[in-house]
Amino acid sequence: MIDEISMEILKILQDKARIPNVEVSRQVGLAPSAVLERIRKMEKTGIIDGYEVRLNPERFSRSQISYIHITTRLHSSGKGTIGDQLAAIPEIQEVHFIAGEDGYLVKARTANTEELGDLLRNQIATIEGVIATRTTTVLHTYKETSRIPIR
Amino acid sequence: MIDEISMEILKILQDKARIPNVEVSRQVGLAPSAVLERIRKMEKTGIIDGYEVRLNPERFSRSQISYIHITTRLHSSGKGTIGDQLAAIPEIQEVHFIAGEDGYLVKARTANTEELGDLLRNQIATIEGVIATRTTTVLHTYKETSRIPIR
DNA sequence: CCAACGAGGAGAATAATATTCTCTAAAAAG
DNA sequence: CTTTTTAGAGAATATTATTCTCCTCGTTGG
Repeated sequence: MIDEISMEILKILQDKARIPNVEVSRQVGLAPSAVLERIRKMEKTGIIDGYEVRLNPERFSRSQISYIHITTRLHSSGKGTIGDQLAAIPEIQEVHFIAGEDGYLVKARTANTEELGDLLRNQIATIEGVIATRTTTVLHTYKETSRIPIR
Repeated sequence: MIDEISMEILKILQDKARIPNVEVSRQVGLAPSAVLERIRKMEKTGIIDGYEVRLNPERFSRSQISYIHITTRLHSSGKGTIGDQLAAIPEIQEVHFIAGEDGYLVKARTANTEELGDLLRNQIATIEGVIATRTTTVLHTYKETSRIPIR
């Protein structure tokens, strides 16, 4: 369903999403109109979900990455699921329901461990059904990408 | 250093990085040339790191997210650091050196648990200095974004 | 207090790109 | 075999990007 040329196009967009269409067409050897049509189609069918800017976290006081395991009561009451409540917190970038621990794994970005503490105390611990948390703080990041490997 | 207008611009780009410049300029109320200059400057100073396309993982057989804790020997020999070797594996999107466990936390994307097993056995366990791994598989994802919260 | 300087922005001119549309070829369907 | 559908080329047109000049305003140094 996605042929070699579309793969080429996507690879180019993974690197430089703001590249002009005409430049993409040059690189893949199709007419601009053809490339445009392919991209439109991939946007429409959901292969392409959107385009985003990649910002430098340090410039926005978001250098501290932490992973938080959250243990929950099995039958939580409260409004909405715990997952949704966690997802609503801006500092939290990822919320996963995980196997084997009755709980969630969450990725947070804060300025420092100070703010991390605030987050844990004021935003997470206060959610109905949360029993305990275990936090893993990141000391150094070797790689951090959302790029999906495509052949 | 980053004023309110630049924030506006960045917020717009976080949503739709391929939006035309002239449209941004309309939304923030500056001339296109002024917006262009601001964006160029932010690219140059590293505030903006790049632009990327967001693809649908399911369309590329990358639905299985897993987090892998990797315990390592303290003084590893081998070529390069373990972190760099992990980072070189395409299925691995994140490699973090973490506090308190002499090891790494790694995020992997595979088609299924089958492939996850392959990854663990053939690519991770074979790295010199790796003592043990503990894998957390994700059952459901509520939120997954790389967007940095900006005020 | 005033002049020189510099940063940023407006606006117009020009260059480049995006988009649309028509035509055609080739593949798929019947 | 036709018919239909799909995808691409290429040209015309619309829109956008980029450059450049001029201007304003805030800052600095005298």
